[in-house]
Amino acid sequence: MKGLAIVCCAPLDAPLLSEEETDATAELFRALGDPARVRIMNVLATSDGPVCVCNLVGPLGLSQPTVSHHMKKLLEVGLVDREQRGKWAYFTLKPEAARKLAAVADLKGVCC
Amino acid sequence: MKGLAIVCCAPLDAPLLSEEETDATAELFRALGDPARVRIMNVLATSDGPVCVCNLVGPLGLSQPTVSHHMKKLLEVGLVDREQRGKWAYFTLKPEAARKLAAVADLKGVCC
DNA sequence: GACACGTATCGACATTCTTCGATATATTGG
DNA sequence: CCAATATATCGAAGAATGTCGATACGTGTC
Repeated sequence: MKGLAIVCCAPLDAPLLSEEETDATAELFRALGDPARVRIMNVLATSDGPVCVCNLVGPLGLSQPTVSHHMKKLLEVGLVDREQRGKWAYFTLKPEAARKLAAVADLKGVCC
Repeated sequence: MKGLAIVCCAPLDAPLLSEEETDATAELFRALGDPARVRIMNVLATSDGPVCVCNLVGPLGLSQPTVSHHMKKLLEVGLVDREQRGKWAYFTLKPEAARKLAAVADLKGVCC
């Protein structure tokens, strides 16, 4: 992978996807293809400010290493940002990523 | 799973996702989380009419059983429709699914 | 420096997924 | 009815994934 999935991905209805765009787009969707990560994205999207790992372990019902693992996946594709505050790691949705994701998944131009 | 993922899924920025909505949303994204299926969706989105399996095997570079397997996944989540025409199976994007997918992935209200 | 605490990484295990060849099913044509 | 063709299903092999406990790393505190 040459760069972040969120950077290299392309809309599903784009004229002709390159192999790199295809792989990046699949990687982006795969990052969202797990219930734990869907819930994490939901928490981030509905929270006013940043959210730290310690605020996710309880609600998700998963161990701390597992939550860290999921956060790393979301980081790797570029959907979230990480900020260290003392011993806590705070995560936020990346606005550009939100825009790109919406564009990639938008097939409405094809049918409606 | 109570129903089709595309029916049960919910926007990532919805106030509070139920477990069923979370699972359905993850299943929907996971269906798009494979390069072969991304390319299939891209072909369907950029084709005027329905596309049959025989039109996909060559371009995808995959065996016929593997293409059938991917089409079944896309069918199961409700992203595509299947129509039998003689011995050929034709697939099309479902317009409602395209609308729902765009809504589920739309996080722009959160940030922009 | 020693300790406590939050987070990340590692190693292992079970599960799921992707892929294929072989085969079954269904439809058309002779 | 039989052969040919398109698609689906089955079974298996290999890879990838999710999860955890144990442990390492960083940061703040005493």
